[in-house]
Amino acid sequence: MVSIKDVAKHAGVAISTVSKVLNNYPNVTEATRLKVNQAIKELNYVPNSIAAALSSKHSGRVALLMDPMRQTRAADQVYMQYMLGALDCAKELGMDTVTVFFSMIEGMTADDITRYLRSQGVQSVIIFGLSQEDRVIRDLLHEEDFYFVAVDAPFVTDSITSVGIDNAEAQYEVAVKTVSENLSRLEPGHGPQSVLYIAGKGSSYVTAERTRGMKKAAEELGVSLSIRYGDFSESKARNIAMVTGKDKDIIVCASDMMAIGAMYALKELDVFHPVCGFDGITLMGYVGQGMNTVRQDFYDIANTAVKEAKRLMEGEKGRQVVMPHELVRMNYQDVIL
Amino acid sequence: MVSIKDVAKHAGVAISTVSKVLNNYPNVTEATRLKVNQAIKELNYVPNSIAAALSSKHSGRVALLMDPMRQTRAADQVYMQYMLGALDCAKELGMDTVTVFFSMIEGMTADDITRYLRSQGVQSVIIFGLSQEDRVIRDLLHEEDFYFVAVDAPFVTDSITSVGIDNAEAQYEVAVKTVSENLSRLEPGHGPQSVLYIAGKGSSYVTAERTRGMKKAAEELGVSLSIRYGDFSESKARNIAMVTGKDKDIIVCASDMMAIGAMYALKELDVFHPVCGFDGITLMGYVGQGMNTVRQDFYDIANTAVKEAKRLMEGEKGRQVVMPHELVRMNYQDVIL
DNA sequence: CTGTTAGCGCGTTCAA
DNA sequence: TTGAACGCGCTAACAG
Repeated sequence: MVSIKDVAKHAGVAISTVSKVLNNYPNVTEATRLKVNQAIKELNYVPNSIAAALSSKHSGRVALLMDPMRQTRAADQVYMQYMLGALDCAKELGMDTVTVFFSMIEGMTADDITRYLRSQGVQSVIIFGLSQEDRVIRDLLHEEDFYFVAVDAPFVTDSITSVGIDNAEAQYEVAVKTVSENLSRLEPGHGPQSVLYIAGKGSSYVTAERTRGMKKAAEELGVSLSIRYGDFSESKARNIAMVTGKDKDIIVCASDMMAIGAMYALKELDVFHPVCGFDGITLMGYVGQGMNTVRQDFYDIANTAVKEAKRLMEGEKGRQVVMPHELVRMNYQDVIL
Repeated sequence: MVSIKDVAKHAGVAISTVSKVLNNYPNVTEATRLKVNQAIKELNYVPNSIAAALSSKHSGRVALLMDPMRQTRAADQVYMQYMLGALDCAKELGMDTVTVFFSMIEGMTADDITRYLRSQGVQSVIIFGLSQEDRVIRDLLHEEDFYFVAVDAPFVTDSITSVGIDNAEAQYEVAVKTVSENLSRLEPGHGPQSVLYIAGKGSSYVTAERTRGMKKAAEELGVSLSIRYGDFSESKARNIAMVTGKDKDIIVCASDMMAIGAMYALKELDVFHPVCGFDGITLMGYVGQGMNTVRQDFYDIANTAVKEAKRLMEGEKGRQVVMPHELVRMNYQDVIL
């Protein structure tokens, strides 16, 4: 294995000089920089990130913390996009990553997790989809030793950056759109429309935000609104729609999976009402024939999260980053193209 | 950060003694072992795996190499299961992992990849879903410096272990089952049944195996068989079924996604024929109303792959591991329960 | 059986 | 601007 020593020898300089070139230190002559880079190329040298991490203390290592089991299985797509986005970006930026699923840290205290991450040389942590319940993770956020990027969670401090879409605005938009589209379907004299909103998990930040958006939409549109909590569960949403969906004009759901559950319920009840979702997963296209949904670009969000982690490690302070979203109509054609 | 030095001091022994206890060396008195473990517990010491990896050369680091983009997006579920299985098991066994997606090594030569993995301290590599096309990966397999576990690929040498189900047998079974179930639906005098087999990618190992199983089934059942290659693509399978599926009695597909494509084609043609798939992804349950499929436990396969990697690193020779499969019928009820 | 010592490959002072 | 020397936390000979 070719090491920094070989490069130094080959270039006729000292090891430390090579290191300086590698890490873009300012105090290196252009001439020697060229010499070193030349040697690096000729020897096909790739720095050993293990050694670098051990030696420097700002390893640039970032942990990706996620719980792909929590929601229904169709969340796979979301987390896969998260991972792709994060790993691609990290590779690009020369950062090492450690993937950590919740199942791996089950039963650990925040301190345990801190020690574990530390043992892996982790310097910053990206948390995907934290919910209020995660006491342990919330404790972890107070850990002074790490930088954090919280995806879809509202925390911002000097060492915590928050990344996500504007959930309230997005929910507002998709609700308004779906209701508007439905107006023409109503006979005159039908009276005000009624909307069933199947919200997510009561305790989660995104649920609060989306519910806020939904309420605003209902108010502006002058429609009556009933709210139920489906906990992001397909089957719970299905049951809710089964019981209270029949006499509603429209069902708005805080996740695609719940929209799918609601849709199947309506099918079983043998009635048709528009249903809209939130997320933009392809599964929507398979089961619904043209459902509105909010599309989040999870790949891009993860990308940004990694960049924000880097930014923190470079000494910048935490901030809030709002990612764009879009409204789409999913159907089978779109999915297989 | 509490290091091995602190533990040694606290226990009143030498650093190397602690190391020996940590790595289960034989030559340690039970008394000192206890002392050391006591100190470890009291200090909440967690070994720094970075330092261990740098120092020891058999880091136990395993790279997970996968291409979650290759197939259609519904492959997310498969790869997510792979990852969960692999990471859980690795954590359990105290092995570090590096997740590598193909997108990250795009354009690299086998040597480039070798250097990259080396720079990450990787000692063994698990390759998920290698196809004949991947010249680069196939070259990589000849690399002497790594141990390999190939999932769903037939390679076995002293340093390569192969893990996967018996594809021929599984395809045989699901074909026989589906054809048998369909027998009763035929009017007498219909003549021999005809089966359309939508195979995978011509160049892949699993495709060859599954096709072999299908041929055997057709022969034994006395049905006529047409074979087309859908390249594991939903839309290609859809087109194939569109053109040649109408007058067939049954369509057997080498993947669930192709089965879904075929099913949508039949729907569009407004005919019904049984379709069966292969993989056991939940999406099958959403779109088909009771489709047969072969179920592979991807979580378990990845679990085994990691254990096999460890086994190789412990000096054992490569071997072939055949995992069990099962036949299931997927429908919506099963999915949401 | 235990302790001393020399690296692993690199980042980082501090002199020169 | 460059280079020698030390140390990161740990493993692995070797010596005692």
